[in-house]
Amino acid sequence: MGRPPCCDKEGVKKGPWTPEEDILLVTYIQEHGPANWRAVPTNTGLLRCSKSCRLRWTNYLRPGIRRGNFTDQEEKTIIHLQALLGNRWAAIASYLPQRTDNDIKNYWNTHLNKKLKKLQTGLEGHPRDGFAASQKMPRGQWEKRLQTDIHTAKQALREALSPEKPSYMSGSKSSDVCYSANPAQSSTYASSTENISRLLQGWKRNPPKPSQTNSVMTQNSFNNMSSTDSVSSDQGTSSWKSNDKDLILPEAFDSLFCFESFDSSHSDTSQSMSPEATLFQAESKPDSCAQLPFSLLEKWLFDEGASQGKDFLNDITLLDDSANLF
DNA sequence: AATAGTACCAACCGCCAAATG
DNA sequence: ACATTTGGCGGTTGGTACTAT
Repeated sequence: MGRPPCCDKEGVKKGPWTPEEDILLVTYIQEHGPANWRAVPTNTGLLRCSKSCRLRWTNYLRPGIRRGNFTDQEEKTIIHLQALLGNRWAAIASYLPQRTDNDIKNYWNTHLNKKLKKLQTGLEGHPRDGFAASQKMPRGQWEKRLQTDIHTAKQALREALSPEKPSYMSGSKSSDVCYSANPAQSSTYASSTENISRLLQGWKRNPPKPSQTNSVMTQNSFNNMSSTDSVSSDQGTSSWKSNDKDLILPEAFDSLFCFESFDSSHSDTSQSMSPEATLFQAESKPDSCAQLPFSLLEKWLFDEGASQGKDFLNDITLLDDSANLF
């Protein structure tokens, strides 16, 4: 037989969490760390299933979560990554450690999707180029176009990965940088959980050693580490101050993902957020964030390329060459 | 002020791969 | 090797807040 069931299906509470439940959950995780969700309902007395506990923690209670309005930078990052990765919200969220996949997904569904549709219909009369227009191309033509764009992107990628030009590290204004050193400073943290966040202060000051039985770093563990580790280090923000002079020009991706309309009023930030810049922020982040393996990125790109056709494989493998520049 | 329509988002659902007994 | 559960993910929904009439 397999494992015992995590919780009885009967008597499991559903619906919104109460502050009392939140405190119970946070107190437990404060002591034991965010692991072994199966044991959480039993040990806390919560009438919730383990899944619900995990979800509540990862999407709402976990320290370092930033709530409230998305910045232009974040918006652009999401748009670019969505175009690159598709609806892989967890993957996208791994590049915005302060945002949850659920948050990003919601934001996409409620804001960005509509925005893009609007843009798409606006462009229908002028199918010059761009992602929206390319979707209307015949498949073969579209793939050809995409191949060309990937080739152009490769060059930008090489530049970005060049040691002489650590420009991919720049791009975020310190004010809206996603990797704020102290999440508690965020004024947008849900007011309804202020009591919880006070509890979390103690947890952050003295975080438990999570029992990392899994050698693979999951998104959540990555997020947890980045959020907690960064607390003790003020490199978090300072390392990510923008230096617009050294930016990689995103022309390659402007042609691949044509979002000029979003950038019109923020020309400086539009330049500062090429997909590489976004993607490699995580790579070049010090400490915990640098732990995001490059192979993961390769895999995503590889998968994306494979789904478009094997012709892209050659292009994608060139990413390996780029990686070797490290 | 009351009502209807819309937007937002927390939480649930179902599926899948990995883990485990 | 197999059966079963866990953990993780993306899609969807229901309740609530907000806005327009």
